[in-house]
Parts: sequence; structure tokens; C-alpha cells
Amino acid sequence: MIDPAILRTDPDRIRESQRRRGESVEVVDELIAADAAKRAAQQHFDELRNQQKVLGRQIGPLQGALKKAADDTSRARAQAEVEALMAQASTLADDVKAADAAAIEAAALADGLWLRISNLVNLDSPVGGEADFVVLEEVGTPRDFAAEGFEPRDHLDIGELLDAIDTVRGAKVSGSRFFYLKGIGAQLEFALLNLAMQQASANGFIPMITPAIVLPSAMEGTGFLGQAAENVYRLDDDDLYLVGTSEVPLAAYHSDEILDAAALPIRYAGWSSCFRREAGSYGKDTRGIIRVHQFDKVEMFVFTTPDAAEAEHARLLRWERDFVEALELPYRVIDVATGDLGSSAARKFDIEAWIPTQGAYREITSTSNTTEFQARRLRIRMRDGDRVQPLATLNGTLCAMPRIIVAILENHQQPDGSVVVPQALRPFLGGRAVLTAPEPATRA
RNA sequence: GGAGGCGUCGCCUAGUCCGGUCUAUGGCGCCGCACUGCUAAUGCGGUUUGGGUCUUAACACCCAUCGCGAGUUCAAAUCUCGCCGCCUCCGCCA
Repeated sequence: MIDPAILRTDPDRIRESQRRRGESVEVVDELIAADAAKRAAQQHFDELRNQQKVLGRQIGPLQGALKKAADDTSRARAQAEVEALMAQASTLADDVKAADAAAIEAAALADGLWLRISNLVNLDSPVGGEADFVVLEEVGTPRDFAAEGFEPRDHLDIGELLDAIDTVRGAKVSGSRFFYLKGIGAQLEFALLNLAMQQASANGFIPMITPAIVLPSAMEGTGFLGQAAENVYRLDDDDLYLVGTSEVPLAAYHSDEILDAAALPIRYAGWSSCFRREAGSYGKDTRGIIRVHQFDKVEMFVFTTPDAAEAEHARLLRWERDFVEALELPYRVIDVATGDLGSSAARKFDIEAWIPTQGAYREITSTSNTTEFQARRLRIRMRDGDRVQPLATLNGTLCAMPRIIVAILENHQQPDGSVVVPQALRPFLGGRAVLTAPEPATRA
């Protein structure tokens, strides 16, 4: 959620943000009313409760006096006094109970509306929908396969040639959009994992292996139960969720905590499997492993001060680019438009790698500045001197395995279907320079 | 899965049996002040978090908060029920 003070002092800022996102503006006015009602109800309860406590504090000592009463007359007098107070308190108790219920109801209404308001967009984000992104930079030159004299194979053809990717058996065992990485394919993932973790460690990230199943509170706190809910797997019997990214367990790691501002930024590089239902993407990217239900990913996640968030966002993008450049992939950077940010992000940059057989750039990383939005929802704060206040969180993909593998196979392929290994990756593959098909005898 | 124990405002801890001056005790740590060549020691004061009133701000005051939720009661850290977590033992298990 965003700073509640903004709702009271500058609601137009929220309206404008909602408008730019193409989301409800009316909900802001509903919330203003609900917020006022919530405070009024709480105040009413507080007053009644105070009266009740004042009365209660008189009864205790009186009963003590009653026990020690010296004679019958003073005992009778104390007795009458106690009974009068208790009768008074009794009617008050009913009022307190009713006021409490009303306050809880008003709070629930306001809190529900808060969940429907997305983060304030950064005013530099291009306004519009999915297609209205701005290209910030193109890096590297796509290979000219025509000039090289051969038709490039797509990643699945190469993967099958190398016996590295098996989608047929993936579908047999688990259904469509599941796959096996096999042989050199599996080794390639381990190499990428190690390269990514080495880079992350060098940049001050703490490696983490996270749970892939989380409580509803973690899912909601990171903002994935809003519009994105349809893409989340839910374990109904246990009321748990499969995460779509380790951003969720990494963000929730410090939930309900107060961190020392002097210790920030804290950077984690999380490794986990990621699960996505891909609802509504029927017919899209059905071939190969560009869009799958389960994959592994190294995710960067940062807790920092709100002041430092924008600079950190730039660093995350830089580190993503370093990784993609180490793999010698042509790519471009886009500034994602307001309508495509997701509810938590104020600003988002994607890296898209060139995919030769599609003649297009396709998303391989995404980095978001979620400012204080997730921190407020997850109650993560920082102690700065004697002040306690929300901090900022940011996330960025370092290496989403399937898409990186797609880009490597397609961009570094040779006419015979073998694949040249980028220099940076070779040490992690036992020095191998080329990925080639295994001996026929070893194929199944 | 079964049995038992435990959960108090950073950490440790008193309080829970038997409800009311609990407006939660004490120690450690931390912050401020005093004293003192410096440090240390000592003394005094402060130190959960959230919401609200007032407000330039500070202060002050009110409400909530003793794992979470519900209940009993005029009144709940304390009694009752449910849930969660941790520990020990048993069972199962990579």
C-alpha cells in the first residue's frame, strides 16, 4: 500500500497514478470516505473504552475496602457503591462491544479498498499500455544468418539435436508447457546458476535458497493476489501458494521486522523454482520453453532506504545488463509503460534479448522499483535514528533459466546445430567451448 | 501422525495456580544527563509497536498491543475454547 497520509493531504496524486495505470479512479473517493469512517468509528470506540476503564479502576479498590470493612454500616455502604458502579459499567460494556464491532467493520472496509490501489507510478514512466513502452537502448548486433549462409534453427530444434531439451516427455508426464532439461541442457543450467551467483556475490548479494511455497500473507504482501492472481497456483487443501518468483519469499523474509537503516542496503540473490499458471496465454509461445509452467530463476532482491531506491534500481539494471553482456547476447532495454507495471511497481525496466528465429526482441529480465509499497504491506520498516519508517524494496531478474537458454542456443548456434559457449560460461562447463550432440549410443 | 512442555514491549526474566493500584517486574544492551585528565566505574532519567486527538514542531493526552483469534466478565497477561509456532520424546522418512 501507499502512504495513507497522501490520501488525506494529496488524493489527486493517487487519482493521477490510477488514471495513468488505466485503473479505477473512483476507488480513491470510496477510500477517502471509508478512511474517514474508519477513524471516526475507532475514535468512538476509544472514548467509550476510556470511560469503561475509568469506571473499572474504581471498582477494584472498592472491593478491597469492602473486604476490610470494619463494621456492617461501612460494609453496606461500600457494597452499595460497588453495585452502583457495576450497573453503570454493565450498560457501558454493551456500548463498547457494539462500538468495537463497528470499528472492526469500518477498518475491514477501508483495508479492503486499500488493497485495490496500486503503487504510485513514477512520473517518468511512459503512459499507456503494453505496447507503449519506450526503448532506452539497443546493445549488440543481431547476427546476419543470411550472410553466413544458413537458416537458423529455433531453440527447440537445437535443444532436441543436442538432446538437451525434451518437451514431448514433459507433456507426457506433466502436461503442456512442462519440459525436461537433459544432459548438456541440465549442465547448462547449473553453469548459468553458478555464473549468476558468482556475479551476484561479487556485487554484495547474499545467496539464498528460498521456499517455493508460501502463506497467503506473503503472496498478498507482495501484491500478487490482485490482477495477477489468475497466474498463481494455489494449494487448496492447505491454503498455500506456489510462488511465481522468489521475489515473494525474499520480500517476506523480513516481514514484521524493523531493520537498522545503517545496515541498508541488504541485497539477496534468491534461487528457486517458479510456478506460473499462464492463464490467458493459450496459443502464445506454445512451442519450446519460452513460456512454461515451471522454471528456475536467480532473482535479485534489495531492501534499501526510500531515498536510495532510484539509484539502486539503476544498479539492478546495470547488473542485469552485465550478465546478459557476459553471455554475448544482443539485447535492448525498455522502459515499461504505466499500464503494464503490475500493482507493486512504480517503475519497471525490462531487458529483451534478440531471438533470431522470431526476428524479435523477447523479455528475459525485469527489474522493478516497488518503493515502499511492498514494505508497507509486509510491515517491513527501518529504524533511522529515533524514527521508525517504511523502507523501499526492489527486485530484478538475474537469470531466468529457460529464456536465457533459448537466447544462448539461438544466438550462438552454428550451421551443424552445435552451439558456441560464451567465454564467461566456459569455466562453469569444465572449459567446454562448444555444445555438441551426444554420441548416438548415449541417446535415448 | 501421537504424547508432553513452552510462547511476556531488542535479549533474558517476574507475574498466570487464586481476574482488579499490571498504568507489566528486574537484569543485560542501547540513548541522554551528571560526575570524572580520557576510558572505565558510579548515579539519575529514558528506551515495544501501531492508531488517534492537538499541532509548524516538540510536548502532552487517549486507545490498542503479553504468539493469533474468539468467548466468559463490570473488568483478562491471568479463566475457557480454537488456531499457529518452537522444544523434547515416539512413529514415519530423503
